[in-house]
Amino acid sequence: MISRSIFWFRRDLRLSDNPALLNAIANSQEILPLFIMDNEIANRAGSHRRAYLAASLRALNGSLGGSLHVISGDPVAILRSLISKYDISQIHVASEFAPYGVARDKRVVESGIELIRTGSPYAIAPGRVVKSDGTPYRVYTPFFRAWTSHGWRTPVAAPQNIKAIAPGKSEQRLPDWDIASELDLPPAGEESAQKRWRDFQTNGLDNYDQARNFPGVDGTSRMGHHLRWGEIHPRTILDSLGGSPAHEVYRKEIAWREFYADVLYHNPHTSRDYYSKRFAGMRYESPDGKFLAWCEGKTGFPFVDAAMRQLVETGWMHNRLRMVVASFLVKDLHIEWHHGANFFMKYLIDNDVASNSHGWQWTAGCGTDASPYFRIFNPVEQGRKFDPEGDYIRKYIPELGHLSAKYIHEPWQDPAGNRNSYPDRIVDHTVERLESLARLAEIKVVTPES
DNA sequence: TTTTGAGTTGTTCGA
DNA sequence: GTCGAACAACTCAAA
Repeated sequence: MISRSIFWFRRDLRLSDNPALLNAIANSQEILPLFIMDNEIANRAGSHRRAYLAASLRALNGSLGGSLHVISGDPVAILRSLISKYDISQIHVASEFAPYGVARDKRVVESGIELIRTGSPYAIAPGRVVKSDGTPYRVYTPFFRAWTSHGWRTPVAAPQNIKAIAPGKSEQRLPDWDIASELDLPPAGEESAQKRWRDFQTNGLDNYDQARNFPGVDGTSRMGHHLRWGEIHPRTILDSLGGSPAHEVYRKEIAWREFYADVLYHNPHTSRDYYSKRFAGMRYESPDGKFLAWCEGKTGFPFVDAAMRQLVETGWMHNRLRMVVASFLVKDLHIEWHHGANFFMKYLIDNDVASNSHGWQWTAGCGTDASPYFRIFNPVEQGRKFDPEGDYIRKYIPELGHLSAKYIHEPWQDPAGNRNSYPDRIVDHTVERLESLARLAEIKVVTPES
């Protein structure tokens, strides 16, 4: 009798450096490659996210010779049905650590379906890097040191031959969501991920520490969406890094992803709630018209608006601008971080709940290892410093294209006064900065006099 | 055991 | 123009 295993793809849409897949192949004669489109993914994702996932699944299906089963619905019901239909003996997966995946897998296991877990989407699985007393780190730099000295497996090759079960007619409904080409998304899939990484190694990595700060320059790796869906494993990336300062800065970015996954694993409620609870008691504004202006890129601050338009148009935003627009929402508009985080999650093709929630909480000042309370980004100065000529602004705000570098960061200062349809500032940064500091002072921890 | 210094991404103010 | 100080509270690890 033939032994058959399901390999359930979740955040690991690749064949190479996939130990869980190798384990499945080693333990069975035939593999049923499966992706389950559950409601959580289908309902919460915006068009860019859905299109990117669809493209990635198509690529994976291609490298599996057309054998990827893509089925929409409840994971428990789908797995049960496949187990009985194909006489499946094992189900192999890579472990998941974010709240949704943990809860889903728990439900599957509690329904009586055994999951054989091998590996994770991280170089070191969340929960493994701990302090000498066994408790998790709350500060990045000590975590980074411990994480580095912990070490990780070297990458493994893709399987040579996969004997896969072909899907039945109803078992391959590749999502007919908006196609990626219409949205001008970056190419998806394992091959594209590896190509992008090679290109970045050749053209960007050695200058990464400098160039990554300038949104008008293609200085970042653009690996986030590939890592999000596991089209490449972080081990593969780490394995090709050297010891130069630029490489070290990049390694630290990978470590931030692992740190926040670890923090969220230990504190699952912080995907939505304040890590530092006293911030829940701060005075905030409700997300009204000013929130809408922020979403639409109509705050009147060109650097902020360019970034928000980049997000909505392309499904991606440059890292520096993520901090600038987050600081603006939280500290200039006094709106709670989770409104911004939800908006990011809808649009970002590299949406990662751990990095997103904790990135936002870092800026808001309420997270682990948070940004100091006084670190309030000035949207004009940030623009002058990191987009000195205004190239980035002009790219996404064409109605300001005629302004010179002198006025493009502060169009309201332009004596000619020609702003086309571009809006007035919705707030005065100097005023709102002080307001923010005042509100923070209200939740200051009172230390008893000694 | 206690103390000390450092800690991703900044800004303002006054000299 | 440049430059240093100041702007909490807390965690962690080295001294």
